[in-house]
Amino acid sequence: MLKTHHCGEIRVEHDGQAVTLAGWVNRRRDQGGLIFIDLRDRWGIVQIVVDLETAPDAHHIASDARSEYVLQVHGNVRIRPEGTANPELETGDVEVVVSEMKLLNASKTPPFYINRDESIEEVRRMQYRYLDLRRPAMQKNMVTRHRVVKFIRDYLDNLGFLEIETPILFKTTPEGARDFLVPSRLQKGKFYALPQSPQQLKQLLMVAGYERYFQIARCFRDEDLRGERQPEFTQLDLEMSFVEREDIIQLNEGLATALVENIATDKKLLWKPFPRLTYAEAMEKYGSDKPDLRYDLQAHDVTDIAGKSGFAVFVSNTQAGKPVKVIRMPGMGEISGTALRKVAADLETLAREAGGKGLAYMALPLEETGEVKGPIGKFFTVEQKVELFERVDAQPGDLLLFISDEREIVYAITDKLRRHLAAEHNLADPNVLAFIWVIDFPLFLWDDELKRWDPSQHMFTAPMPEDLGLLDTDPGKARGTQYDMVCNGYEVAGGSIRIHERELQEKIFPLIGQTMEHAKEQFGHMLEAFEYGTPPHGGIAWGVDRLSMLFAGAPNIREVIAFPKTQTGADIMAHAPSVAEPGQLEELGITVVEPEEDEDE
RNA sequence: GGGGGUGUGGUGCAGCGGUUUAGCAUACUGCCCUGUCAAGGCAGAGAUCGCGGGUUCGAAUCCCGUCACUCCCGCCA
Repeated sequence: MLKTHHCGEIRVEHDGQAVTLAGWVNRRRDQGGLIFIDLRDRWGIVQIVVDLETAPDAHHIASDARSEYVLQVHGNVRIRPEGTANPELETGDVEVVVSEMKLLNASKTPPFYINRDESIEEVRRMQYRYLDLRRPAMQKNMVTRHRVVKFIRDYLDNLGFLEIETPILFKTTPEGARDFLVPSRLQKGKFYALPQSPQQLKQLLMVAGYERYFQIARCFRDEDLRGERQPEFTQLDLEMSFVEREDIIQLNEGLATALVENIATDKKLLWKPFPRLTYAEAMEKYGSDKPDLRYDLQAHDVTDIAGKSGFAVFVSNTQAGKPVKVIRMPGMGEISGTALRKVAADLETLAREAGGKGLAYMALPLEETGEVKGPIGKFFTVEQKVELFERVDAQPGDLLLFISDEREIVYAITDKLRRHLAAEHNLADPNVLAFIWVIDFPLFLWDDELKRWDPSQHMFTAPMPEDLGLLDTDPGKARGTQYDMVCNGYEVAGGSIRIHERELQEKIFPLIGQTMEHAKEQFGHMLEAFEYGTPPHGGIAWGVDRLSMLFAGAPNIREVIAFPKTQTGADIMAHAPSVAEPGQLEELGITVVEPEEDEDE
C-alpha cells in the first residue's frame, strides 16, 4: 500500500507516529517558508505541514502543488501547537509534519471546484462526472447508497432469502412500459428485450420452490425521464411463497423501519407502524396515490353544503354529480386586499394548468366579527358558512380554496395545490420520513382510448379474494391485492399477491383485451409453469434509487447514481448513445433508416 | 409530442427600461510572506455573452429559429 493510514482517520491517539499518507490536494496555504496542505482522501481531510528548513525537498514539491494534485507524504503526526487547532475538521487537533513528499500525479486545473459546495451546471458535472463524484457531497451519497444495499442484503439474508441473479437479455415483460431492444447476432432479425423488472423470473423462481428470493436488480424502461426516473434504475426485487398480503407488508415495513433507524439516522421516522390509506381515500383526500403526508392540507368534501349555496357554478356542478372540495390553508387568509387577490390568481393559474376552469376562495378574518373576504362569500348563508367551517375545521385567518370539477380534475388540482402550497410555505420537513401504505387499488383502470380495462399494476396481480365475483359483474369495482409503500410523495415500493392459478389468469386476459393466442405467444412459458404446482406467492419491488435519494436528502435520483443519464437519455461524458459502426450493423442484419425531415404530421 | 426555467472569462453570479472599456467573487499566472485553515498582500492574464438569423445608427439586452441542461404535462408504477 502507498499509505499506512487514511487522511480522515488521523487523531490525537496517533501523536508521535510515523505515517505515510496519500491523497489529493484539497487546499494549499503557502506562507512562504511554511506550506500547509489539506490532504484529502475518501475518509476525510488532514492538514500536513511542510517546513522549508527541515524538509527543503518536500517544500519544493509542495510549493509547486496545486488543487487536485495527488501526493504521497511521509511524516510524523503531532498535536497541533497551542491555539492552532481547527474545530471544523475531524482531524483538527492534529497535523502531519512532512519529512518526505512525492508527487504521484499532477492535475490540470479542474473545470469546477472539488473543494467547495457550490452549485454547478449539470452539463458540466456530467461531462466530468469523475470529478463531480470526487466531491465529498457525492461521495457521501454513494456511501449512503452502499449502506442501504448492504443493509438490505444482510437483513434479508437473516430472514432466509436467497439473492439470485436473473438475465438482462430476456424477453418483453408485462409491465406496460416501452422495452429496450437488443438485436441478436446469432438469430438475425430477432431481438431480446431488457427486463423492465424481473417480474416473470421471480415468479418462476417461486414455481421452482425457492420460497424467499430477492435481488438488487437493474431494470430498464424506455420512457421519458424525470427527476425520479432514469431509463435504467435499480430495484430491490423480492418475492415470497405461501404468504398473504399482510405478511409482505409486515416484512417490508420491518425492513423499511430498520433501514431508517440504521442508515438514515439523521432522519426522523414520522410513524411506526406505517398508516394505511386505501387508494380511494388517498385520491379523495389528497388527489394522489402517493401523497406526501408530512403535511395535512387535505381536501374536504363539501359537495352537500356548496350545492345548497347560491353560487351557480357549485349548484350546477353538484347537480351534474361533480364534487366540491375545500383545502384549508392556515395563515394565508390573514393577508389582505391586493396581496390576497394576487395569491388567489396564482393559485387559480395552477388550477387551470391542472385542467380546472377556476378556483374559488374564502379568506377568513382574524376576528370573529370580521367579514369573510373573497367573491363567493356572499353566496353562502350564515348557517351554510357555519356548517362549512365546522366541516373543514376552519380557524380564523384560514384561506379556504374551493375545487369543483370532474372528479379526476379535482384530484389533479388537489395534488397540484398541495404540492405547491407545501413548497411555498415550507410545510414539508426535509428531515422527516412519512412512510405510509396505500392499499386496495382498483385491479383495472379504464383505458378510454382503447376502450378496455388495463391492469393497474400488471396482469399477474391477484384480485382481493372477496372481489372475485366482481370480475364477472363489475370489473372496475374489483380491488387488487396491490400495495404501495409511499414516502414523502414518492412511491418507494410496490407489489402484490400474484395469481397462481391458471383458471383465474385465463379469466383476466380477455378483460384486458389480451387474447389467449397472444398471451400464449408472449407468456406461454408462464402459463405452462403455473400448471406444475405453483405455490401461492407475492412480492414487492423497491426503488433503490428513490429510497437512497430520500435518505441522502437529494433533490433527484441522479445524485445517488454514479453515472446517470440526462433527460434526453444521453451520457455526456462518454457520448452515448452513438452511431454504430457499419460493420456491426451488417453483422446484426440491421439497416438504419434516416429520420425523414418533418414529413407526415 | 406540449408548456415553463436556465445558458455571460475555468467556476458561481450581476448586467437584460437598446449606446458600459461587459461588472463582481473565486479559481488561474507571477512576486512577497514560517502558524495558516474559504490564509493574506501586490501585480497580471483570461469572454467571438450557447449557436444561427432578423430588427436597429447601435443588441449580452428586443424578435424568430435552433441546440444543450433542467422542471412539469403526456408517457411511465
